[in-house]
This record gives sequence, structure tokens and C-alpha cells, in this order.
Amino acid sequence: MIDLLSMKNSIRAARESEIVEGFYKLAQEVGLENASIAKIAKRLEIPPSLIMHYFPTKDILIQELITFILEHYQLIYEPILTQLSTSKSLDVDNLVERLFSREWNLLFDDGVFYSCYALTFRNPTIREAYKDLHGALRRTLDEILQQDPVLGKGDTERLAEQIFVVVEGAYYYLGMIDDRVEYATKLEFFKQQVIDLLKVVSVGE
Amino acid sequence: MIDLLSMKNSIRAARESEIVEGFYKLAQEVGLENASIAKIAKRLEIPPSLIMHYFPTKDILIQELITFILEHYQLIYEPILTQLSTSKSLDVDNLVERLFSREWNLLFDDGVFYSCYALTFRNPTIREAYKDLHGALRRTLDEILQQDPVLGKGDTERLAEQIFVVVEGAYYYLGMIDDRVEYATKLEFFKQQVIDLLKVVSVGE
DNA sequence: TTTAATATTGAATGAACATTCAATAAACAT
DNA sequence: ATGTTTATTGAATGTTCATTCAATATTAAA
Repeated sequence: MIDLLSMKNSIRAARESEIVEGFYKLAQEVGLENASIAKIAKRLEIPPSLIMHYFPTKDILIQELITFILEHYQLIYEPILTQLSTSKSLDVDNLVERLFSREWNLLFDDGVFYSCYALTFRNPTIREAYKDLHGALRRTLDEILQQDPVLGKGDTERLAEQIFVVVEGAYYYLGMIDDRVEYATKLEFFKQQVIDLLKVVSVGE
Repeated sequence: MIDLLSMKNSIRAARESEIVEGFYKLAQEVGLENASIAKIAKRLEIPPSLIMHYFPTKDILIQELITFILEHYQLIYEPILTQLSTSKSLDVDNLVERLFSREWNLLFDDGVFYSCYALTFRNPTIREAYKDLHGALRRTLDEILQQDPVLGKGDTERLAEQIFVVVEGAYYYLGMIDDRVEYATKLEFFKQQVIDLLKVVSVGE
């Protein structure tokens, strides 16, 4: 009665997480389109029927994968953004550095991410999930920009959007670069592009 | 002997095009991951084995689909860019208008495009095809910018890259917007963002 | 300790999958 | 007209797919 998260529930929660994570890792290796329930089961050394026990259909499992991925995505930005929102003054270079820190996040797979993004064009539920996430991130950045005495007077909502457009567009291009040196150079270019966005507004004031 | 593109070849070419286009349209409707050879065959009212006759494996067919898609992608930009490259002076507003004309191209499906982009992360051949295309487009825009007396003095290669980053990032965000009015408003914002990029450089000179 | 609920197993299902093959039809070259 | 190449057909292959089901094991509640 007291323990709502009883052992019974923790077994369920643990298995569900294990399955979704196994699904994600498998999708990383073979692609989302080739990640089957049988393959997940083999990887986790459980029968496929156990997966169906927790996720009655594959659609539901994919839905949970999307949630998992968007949580990861948020995990990259959220601490960066919330940390910045607590500091007194806005350090532009620091902000930009952190916005592009996705580079170092090995837990994030671009192939799986774009495969899931493609699903938004035919699945309304997934579409809403993606929209919600990006809306939330943009709002957080907006709040940070508002704290700056100069930037705060301008259209921070729009500026936040402009920044994320560059960040997303940058990662689209960076995804195609194999050479490490070229990658680093381009990354610096794109960081500067965001800095320019912030400075133009400052100069304009 | 004279006619290298004889009837024999035109039958083959016609069928191959028909199959790849059928594949593309099917992928638009059901998603790339659900587009099977049997479904393409049904749609074209031919036996599946005829598809295998022209495309021995599905991998080859997907490869041809990528080529088809990238040709479409190029079709959006190329006429815009080449037309601009022949005009004497650079009309900034016109350039930007044309860079964002993807909005009106009903032949282009974002869902399929991003699904294919996701394949670049595990397929080196597809990766190269995507890289080549974006490289070519960037070079063309670079040449256009070089013609401008003011912009031509600056780093046009880098500017071209910055512009495409905004364009790609913009379409990423626009892909999630359902409301037509909001879409139009955001589109104008992103166009302005590119115009700002061009003006900053001009001012800086 | 008995009962009820949940977790796990393994076998089986039919549908869809890419692919193969032999046979026929059409187009082409001579 | 004849022979050769190519286009097309339809049936069949074995594999993988998501999903179902009944049986068993484990855990929680009484």
C-alpha cells in the first residue's frame, strides 16, 4: 500500500527500459528500418514474446523509442540551457560553445535521429512529440536571451529560433563530413555564425 | 550501329524510370521503410520478377532511388542558381526568394528525403552521393556571389556555406509546422535571416 | 500457505519479404 | 525468314517478419 513503486513495478520498468535501449542500440548498428523485434530479443537474450508482453505492438515500441530519443536530445541541451539561465550575465562564447556540444555526445546517433524525424511526416503522434520538444528548447533559450540587458530588449523569441536554425542546419552539414580536421574547422565556422547573430542584434541596439 | 539509343535501349530506360518513379511515389505514401518490391510491382501492374530483371537487388534499386531524389533536389536549385549566375547584377531579394522556392515544389517529399539522408550514416556510396550534390550546389552559389562587386571581395565560399546552413535548418523547422499562416510567417523570417547574412558582409566592406 | 497476478518461456502462426527460375512473348539483327 | 537477344510472365523458394497462445515460473497479496 505504501510502496507504489513495488518490486512488481520495478521489474516492469527495468525490462521496458532494457528493451527500448536495446532497440535503440540495435537501430544504431543496423538502421531503424532493419531493427526487428526478433533481433532485439536475440540481443537481450529473451524470447520475442516477452517484448510483445510489454509492448503489444511494434508501433507502440517505436513510439517509446521516439520518447527515448527525444529525452536524449533534450539531455544534450537542457543542462546547458538551464545552467546558463541561472548565471547572472550572458557569456556569448560560452553559450555558443554549449549549443554545439552535441559533437561530444557519443550517446546520440544522427542516423537514428533523422530516421525518426522522417517518421514525423506520416505519424501525427510522433510529429507532435518532435514539435513539443523543439518548442520547449526554443522557449528555454528565449528565457536565457531575455536575461541579457541588451538582447532582452529585442525580439528574443525570434533570435532563439534563428540560432536553432543555424545549429540544426550546421549538424545536417556536419553529418556529411568524415575528415576530422575539416569537421573541426566547419564547426568553428558555424559557431561564429551564431556569434554573429548575437552581435548583430547588439550592434543594432 | 548509328542509333546507340535504339528501341531496345529505350524500352529498358523507360521501364527503369517507371520503376524508380513508382518506388519514389510509393515511398511518399507508405514511407521508405514500408516500400517493398511487391508493392511497387502491384502499383505498376507488373510481376515483381520484372523489377528484379532491371534491378538485380533491392540495394541497387535504393541506390537508383537516391540518384533520382538527388536529381530532383538539384532540379530545385540548379535552374535558380544558373539563372542567377547569368544575370549581370546580384538581386539579393530575388536570390533569397529563389533559394526558398522549395516550398512550391510539390514533387519533393521531405519524408523520403530525410529517410534517404539517414542512410548516409551507414552507406558510404549514398554518403558520397549526398556529399557530391551539396558540394556542387555550394560551388554554384559561390560563383554567383563572386560576381557581385562587393561580396566578391569577401569569403564567398564561406558565405555560400552559411546561407545553405540556414536554408537547410529552416526546412528542418518548417517541416514540423502544419499551420499555413505560421508556415508563411516563419518562412519570411528565415528569408530575412539569409538577407541579413548578405547585408552584414556588404556593410562590413 | 494458499491464491492471484505477473513474468517468462518456447512453439506456432500466417503474412510479407527479396529473390530465383523456367517458360513464353516480343523486338531486334542478319 | 531465321536466329538471337531482350522483355515479360507466373509460380515457387526459403527467410524473416510481427504477433498469438498455452504452459510454466516467479513474485506479491491474503
